[in-house]
Amino acid sequence: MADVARRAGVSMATASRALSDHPHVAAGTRARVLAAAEQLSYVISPEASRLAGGVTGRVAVVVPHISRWFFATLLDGLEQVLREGGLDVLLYHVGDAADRRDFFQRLPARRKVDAVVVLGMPVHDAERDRLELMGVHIVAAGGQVENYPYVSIDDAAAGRQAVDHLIFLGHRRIGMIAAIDPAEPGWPVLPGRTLAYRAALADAGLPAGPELVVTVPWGGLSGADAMARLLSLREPPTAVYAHSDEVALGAMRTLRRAGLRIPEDMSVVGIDDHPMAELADLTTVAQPVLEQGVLAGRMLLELLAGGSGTDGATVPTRLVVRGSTAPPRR
Amino acid sequence: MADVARRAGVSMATASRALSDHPHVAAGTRARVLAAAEQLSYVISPEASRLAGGVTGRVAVVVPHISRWFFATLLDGLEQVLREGGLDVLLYHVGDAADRRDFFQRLPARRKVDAVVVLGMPVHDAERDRLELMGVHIVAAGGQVENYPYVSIDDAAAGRQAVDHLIFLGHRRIGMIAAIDPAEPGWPVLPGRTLAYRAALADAGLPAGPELVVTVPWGGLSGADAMARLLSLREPPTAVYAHSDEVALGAMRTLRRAGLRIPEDMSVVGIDDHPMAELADLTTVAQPVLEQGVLAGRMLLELLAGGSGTDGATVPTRLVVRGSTAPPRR
DNA sequence: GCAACCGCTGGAAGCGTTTCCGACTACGCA
DNA sequence: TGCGTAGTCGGAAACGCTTCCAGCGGTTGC
Repeated sequence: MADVARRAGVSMATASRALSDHPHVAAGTRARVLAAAEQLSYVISPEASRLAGGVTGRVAVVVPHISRWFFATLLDGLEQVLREGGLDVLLYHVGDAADRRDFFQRLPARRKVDAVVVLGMPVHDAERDRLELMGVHIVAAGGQVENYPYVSIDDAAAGRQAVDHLIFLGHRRIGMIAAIDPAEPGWPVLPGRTLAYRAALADAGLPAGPELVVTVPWGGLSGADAMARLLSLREPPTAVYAHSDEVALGAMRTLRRAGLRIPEDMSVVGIDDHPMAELADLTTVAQPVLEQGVLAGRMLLELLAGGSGTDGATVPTRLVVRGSTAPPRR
Repeated sequence: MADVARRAGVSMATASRALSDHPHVAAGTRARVLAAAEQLSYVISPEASRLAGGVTGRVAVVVPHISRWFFATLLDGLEQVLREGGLDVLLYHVGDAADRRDFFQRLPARRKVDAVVVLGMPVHDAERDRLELMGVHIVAAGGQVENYPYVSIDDAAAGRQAVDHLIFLGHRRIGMIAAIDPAEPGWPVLPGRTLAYRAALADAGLPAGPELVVTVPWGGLSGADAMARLLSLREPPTAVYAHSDEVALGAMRTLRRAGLRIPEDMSVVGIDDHPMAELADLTTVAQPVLEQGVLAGRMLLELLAGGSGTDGATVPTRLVVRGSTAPPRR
């Protein structure tokens, strides 16, 4: 910066002010400084800048299972907005519970970021307290979290759309493949999607035998296994509601291999509207994933700008009817 | 840190050395310093540390199309290794040509990182010159880039495995669906995969009519369109080689909708071994994606540790035969 | 027995900014 | 004409750490 100041014929103090857009700098002076910086292709040192009391300009994004479409797409939207807002994205992939503990243990103390965005997972109270204690903002996207700014879908409503669709088609015996996160054993994942199932059946006066619900770790192959289990029932369902499209796609493989036709012999509905759902003609409940990332980014920007921010936003889902659902044969 | 030093009864110099694991510190002294730090729950300020030390402890990762499985998985592997190596990942998503130009023009990562990893895309010469301006290490993964340490597959070999498989099964009329990056119009994407096709056909003395090759922007729906075009030929192929699994899956949808059976009426083979390939019973050429990210990470770590690093690594691919390929009917 | 040496430690000079505080200029007003 | 004031600008002190260099006592080599 000394070079820039010298070249512009001003002191370092003035150069600093000009570069960081402070008031009390004459327009002409500012222009000269910026020109000099440009010519020298000067870039400020974030370390020094932060050390001297500024902010880091960095945001930590915590994401589990980054290679999955849902999380990667969320990240896509978020990164876009934050980049436009002049913030850098520091990526933290917490694959399992240990990673997670590790992250919340050290990151806040390290003072590396101004804010944390948690993607697609709930945040425990203790973790939230820890973050707030360190004075960093926190925003969540893609997973229902309370007590602080978040953006997500209404899982119960989404599940309801899926199951109600099956009921409307005339199905009376509907199975559910519930997915749980293998990295968070015992953690109630997407309880809304499960509750929706029970509520919809109850409202329609349909039986909900426990044998109709299969719970498996998240994933396509798990979905395949789960479907096999449902097929092994004495009286299999005529339709299946899967917690996610990946799981549903797995279920479809089992059906295909068993020689059953979709939707004639079995209807299948998922949630998410994964790109593959379109290719597989899977009926699903679409949620705007990219948009959730974008919204979370905007929320954070507002928060960092001093705004109070909204409490949270729930984005709407919608049923997308494709070829995997139809009335039951009988 | 001054507090810690005082409490431990040493100077700041010694405290610094003890905390950063330097040699030339007596074991007892180190223990005392660490204990003091522990009691005061002291954490080092990364900014100050870096300002004084000269390194940032951060790595920029440049990735296009992050929501696609391939890139996200590459990132997954890379992040894992870098995090273990104590480095933070600064994510730069260059979605389209504009982003890309912007990135290389402004070099937003300048002064912020010790190294740059470019994932899954070739770097033009001009861009490379810009990168070198940053004066940091550069590593590429998942896309062949020369002049740099890189890790990728041999696209020509992979393509060869796919096409040779079809030829071996007895197919004489083989179509190709070539994918190009919509964000990089006119850029020769994956030329190896195209060359492999021509070479394999030539070696087997098979015709390679230009009508058998359809080039579309990357994506499942594009694959579906491409397949439709192949089916509209007076004499359609009996097998199709797609540049990627997503494209192949799209092609399969068209076949399914047309009432054609796979593999009886048409064999389909892809490249990548996308998780969905397994669910769709798609024969493909698998490439170790996560591993490429991991390897690139290790390479970088070695480079940063002062090692000379290897020039590059090519990881092997292997044919995975599933249910989408079989000998032609006639 | 003396010098060279070694392992450990402390003092202090940066690292590149931001920002407080004081100074200087040019003006408006009495 | 003299003085207060607003608008600018420069000097210099942090910010919290790393590391060079020198000093210290004690050990080794000849």
